[in-house]
Amino acid sequence: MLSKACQYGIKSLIFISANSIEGQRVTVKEVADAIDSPPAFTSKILQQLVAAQIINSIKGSGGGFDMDLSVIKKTKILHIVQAIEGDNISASCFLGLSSCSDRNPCPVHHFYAPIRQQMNDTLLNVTLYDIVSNDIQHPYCLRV
Amino acid sequence: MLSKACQYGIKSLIFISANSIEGQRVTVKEVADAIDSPPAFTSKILQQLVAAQIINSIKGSGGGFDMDLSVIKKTKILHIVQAIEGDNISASCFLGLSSCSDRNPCPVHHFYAPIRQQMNDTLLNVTLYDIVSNDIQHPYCLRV
DNA sequence: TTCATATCGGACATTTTTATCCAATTAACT
DNA sequence: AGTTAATTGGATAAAAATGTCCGATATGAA
Repeated sequence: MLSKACQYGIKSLIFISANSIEGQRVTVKEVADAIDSPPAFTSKILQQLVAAQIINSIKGSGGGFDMDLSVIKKTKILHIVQAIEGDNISASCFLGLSSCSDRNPCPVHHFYAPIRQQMNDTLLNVTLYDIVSNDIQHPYCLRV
Repeated sequence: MLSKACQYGIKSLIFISANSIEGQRVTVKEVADAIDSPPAFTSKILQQLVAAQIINSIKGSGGGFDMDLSVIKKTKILHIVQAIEGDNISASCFLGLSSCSDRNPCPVHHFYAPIRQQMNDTLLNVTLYDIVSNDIQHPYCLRV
């Protein structure tokens, strides 16, 4: 499963992107309230997303975070996971073996293959824009 | 992803079941050597599997662990995960929301649905016997 | 009976993940 | 200039996961 940090990150981006589409900039506090996460911890995660050039940060009074529409449209779930966890989860072996591959399969390799395939396809194809535009009714997509 | 404890548990069971089919009982040390895991930690995990009645333990000299063939044939991957992690990972929401469901979906719910479906199917259907009999060449299945 | 070899169980140690706090910096506004 | 509101970054704390140690217990065999 995803780490909490990663879940917070994805939730944050859904919230930020939905607001950015409406032309609204949001603060860490607003994000944390919206996604029900610890503010200081969330702040650290947003910093990682800034470093990964996924979101823009504006310091000082009236500042906060927002996203460019072009980035909302091209950022895949996989990019988010990589920005936060450093590596991608989807490609890895079910049993955690680094040597596992089609050529050198672990005992569950081919049972797990279809799942990994689905996972890779999804994480690599679904964008933030897909998520937000598909689900404008959901709380995370509410504007501030 | 699975916890290390869970990965060790599954690996252990593959090794123990493969040996049990050959009529061989194995010790913690042999298990830990075979799956490359810390012996004392592995011991704790085996205790959980004993408590869950998946493996048999025989104390004292000449003792060790083994499995009944009937259990090898009916134990699914899901049972192992539940025995070690307490709860199942496969049914849970991608974003970790406990309230998420088909009726009350999170923003990524329906993107993730096919993956969860595949995961559930696999964990609920694949048995230890399937794994071991499918992959008798793999190191984990080597006899002691 | 004694010895050797196992698991079992509890306490403890280490590492990683998650979470908090606070001072420094930045920028808008009056 | 001063105040206020925001991010940034560093230090620290707490919790969870992973890993270790050792004495107690059980059992087969000399």
